[in-house]
Amino acid sequence: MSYTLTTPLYYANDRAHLGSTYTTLACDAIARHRRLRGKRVTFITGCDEHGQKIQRTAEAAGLSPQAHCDIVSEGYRDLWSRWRISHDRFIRTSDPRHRQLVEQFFARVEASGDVREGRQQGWYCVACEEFKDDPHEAEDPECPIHRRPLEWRDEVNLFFRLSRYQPQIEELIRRPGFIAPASRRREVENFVAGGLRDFSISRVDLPWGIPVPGHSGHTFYVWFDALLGYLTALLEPDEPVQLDTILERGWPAQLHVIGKDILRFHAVYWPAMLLSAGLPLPERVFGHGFLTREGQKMGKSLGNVLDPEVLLERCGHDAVRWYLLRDIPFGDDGDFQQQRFSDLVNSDLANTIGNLLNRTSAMARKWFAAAVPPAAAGADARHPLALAAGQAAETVNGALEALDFRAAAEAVLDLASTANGYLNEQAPWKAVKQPGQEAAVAADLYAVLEASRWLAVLLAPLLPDLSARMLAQLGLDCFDSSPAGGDQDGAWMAAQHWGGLVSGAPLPEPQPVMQRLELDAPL
RNA sequence: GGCUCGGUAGCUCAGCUGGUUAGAGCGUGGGAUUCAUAACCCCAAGGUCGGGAGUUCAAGUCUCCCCCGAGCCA
Repeated sequence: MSYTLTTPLYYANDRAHLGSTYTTLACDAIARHRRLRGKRVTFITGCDEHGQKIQRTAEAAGLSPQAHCDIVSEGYRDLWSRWRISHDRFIRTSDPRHRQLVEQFFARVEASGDVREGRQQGWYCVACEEFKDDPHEAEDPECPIHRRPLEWRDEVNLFFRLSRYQPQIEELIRRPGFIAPASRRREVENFVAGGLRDFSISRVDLPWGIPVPGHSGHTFYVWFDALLGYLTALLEPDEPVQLDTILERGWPAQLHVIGKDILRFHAVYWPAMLLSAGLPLPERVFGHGFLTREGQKMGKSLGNVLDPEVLLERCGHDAVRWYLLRDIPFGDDGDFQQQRFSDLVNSDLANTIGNLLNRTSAMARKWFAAAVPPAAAGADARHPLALAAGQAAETVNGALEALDFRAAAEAVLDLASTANGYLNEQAPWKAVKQPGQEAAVAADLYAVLEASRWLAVLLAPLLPDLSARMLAQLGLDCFDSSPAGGDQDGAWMAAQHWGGLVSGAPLPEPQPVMQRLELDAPL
């Protein structure tokens, strides 16, 4: 069973920001979860590198577009590697192999009769790479998004006959689950209901782009070639570029995760292009929301941009992943609040989860020769904590299948609270002082340690680092959800079995698995 | 201007087809405890459910109007 998912191919105009990091982290959690469940995953990310905007940015920096893109895409690569993103592929649309694929794809679209010439006149925003609807006679119109002057264009372009695909697209977006979250569907429906218009797929006099075969002077419109990056990415790096090969390499994708702003490209234009080329359609397009900071839009002009590098350095993988995945309903807009960030990380991760493991392991070591205590009734599958753990696992798995990170995180937290409560009720630190209670104390500690093991197991897709540290604290190996390792042997699923801890196994000296966050200055 | 989605405790949000004193977590205050990362556990305070009108025996939950925020389209 194979599972292909993609982040957007990030536009190589500028360095990565927190928004792309958020998207990528979310995809990483999904990819890891699917791998842990035994699926063969192809997790694709990369950079979209063509277009006039990049050409101009490069010029302004005194660089060739290629050199500029080399730097920016290397920045992304580096950032993802430091965030330990587990992508299988990193595609760059300036890769010569990509050009070959685009040419093949275009040939099919042209053979389908879906390419025509047309004159395109209007006001153009270079930042959006889009024609705007401002009237011809408008004077000095501005792009409402970028607040930059629009440029008048009058050119003969190639058009893709999107209008021919009206019925198919209507049917597609009606399909439950194709557009997610469901709340975004209506927006696309309205757009489609307004009637699909052919859209331009080439530009003239734009050297930084892929030349359109047979139409000299034309290069492909960035969006046309960018979307095709998902396909190029699937090919093995050393195999010949053959469009049909993708069908054996994981196409169609199960999931495109994108920002809500580019939903239309992915839910309307992209499927139509694929139909035209005779290729199957992706299963789902998920448009997530945007992040603000303390209620304000992040932007250079406001000077309130949260730099993912800084965040990583000062707070670490687990804290940031936890906050973003646990506190922001995936799909909705979210607000990054520093106070809440550290409150949640400290309360959930350090106090509730980390301290549970720490206190339990300290007791076990102290009273049971630095080892996992004799299990006895603690290993019984009907133990209250066993039931709670089973419940939590079911919720986590279901929630992650549904891309509901928040519900998954809450289920983990619930289990930790239950275990903490259990410990306080049983109060082994009192019982241990009474004669004849040793077996009961051992069973209780075993059960709580086992519950902690489950916490670590269930956290593996969400917070692989913390999961690994917890498992190490329990004297266990961590799970490999990386592209290389994968988890074909089902170790993760197998670990979801009550009684996995072996009595008598040595417990390492406890060290806090999660440091509290003390943020004295603003991030 | 048209349409869509939101506006529920300081913060993030639950509240299904209208029905007992509006819920959870975090934060705050108090208590208990000492195994533990000033952690865990228990308790409490805090809301005229954006505003107004209406329907109903009964509305956070339905209808209309208005205000605020986000977005799509024009």
